[in-house]
Amino acid sequence: MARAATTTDAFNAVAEPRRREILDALAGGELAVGDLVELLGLAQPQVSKHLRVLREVGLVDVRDDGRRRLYRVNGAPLRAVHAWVSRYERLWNERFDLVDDVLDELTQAEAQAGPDEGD
Amino acid sequence: MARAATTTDAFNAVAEPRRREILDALAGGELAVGDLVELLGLAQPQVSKHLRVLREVGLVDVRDDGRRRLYRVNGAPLRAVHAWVSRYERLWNERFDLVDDVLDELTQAEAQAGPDEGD
DNA sequence: TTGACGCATGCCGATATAGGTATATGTTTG
DNA sequence: CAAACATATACCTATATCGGCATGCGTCAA
Repeated sequence: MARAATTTDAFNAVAEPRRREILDALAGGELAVGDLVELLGLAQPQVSKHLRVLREVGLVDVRDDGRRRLYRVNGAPLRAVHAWVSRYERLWNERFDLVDDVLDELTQAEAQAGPDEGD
Repeated sequence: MARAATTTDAFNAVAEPRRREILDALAGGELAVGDLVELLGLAQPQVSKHLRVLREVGLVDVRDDGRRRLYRVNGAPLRAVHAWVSRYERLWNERFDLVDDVLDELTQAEAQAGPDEGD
C-alpha cells in the first residue's frame, strides 16, 4: 500500500508544515499565489501544488482576479481534526473539565435566553 | 525528497487512521498489544509497527508486564496540534468568541479564588 | 499581434510508507 | 530443558510524495 494520499482528508493535508504555513498566511485574508511565494520563500510551482492539495480537501477556496488567483481559507475541514484532538485535551490540561462545565452552562444559558439572545 | 517521516511529529503520526484508532482504544486505559489486535482487527505486526511510531513521537508510553507490554496514551504531543487547529476554530464556529470570553473570565475567577479552589 | 506576466501542470528521482509473511527475542509453564 | 505464548523486527513490493525544472495556458499591456 503506502501512505494515504495527502488529499484524503484534513489530517493528511495539514501534516505538511508548508501547507500549515500557507493556511497561516491566508488567515489574514485573501492572497494571490505570488504573495504566498514571497511570504513563504518557496518556488512558485511548489506553492501551486500545495494549494492544489489544500483545495482538494476543501481547506481553501479560489477566486479569479484578472490573471491572478486569490486564495482564501476555509476552516470547515479542520473541524474534524479539532473534534478528534479535543477529546485528548484533558490529558494535558488538568483544568479542562472545568472549562467543560462552563461550556455546558453556556449552552444552557443560551437555550434559556431563547432566540433573542442579542449580545 | 518525499513526505516527512510519520515519526516527525504528532501531525504526521496522527494522520494515519489506524493510529488514531489505537489512541482511541487506549483512551480507556492501558492495553496490551494483543488487546489492540483484537479490538482493531489488525495483524499483530502492524499493530506493533503503529505503536512504534506512536512511541517515537511520544504519544504512547510502554510498561512491561510479564511477557506482555502495556501501552498507555500520552496526550502531550497533541497539544501542539490542538493549539494550531484551535486558531481556526472561529472560522467554523461563530460562537467561538463567546467561549473565548468565558475562558477569560474563568481564568480571572480562578486567580481570585486563589490556590484553594477545591472542586 | 507580440510580449510580458501569473499561475498550473508535466516529468524526474529519491524516499518513506503500510501491509503481508516469516522469524527473532523474551517470558512463562510443565 | 522444551514448548507455548506475547511482542518486536526484518524483508518485500507498490505507491504517493516533495522538490526542482521546464513548459503550457490564460490575461493584460503596447
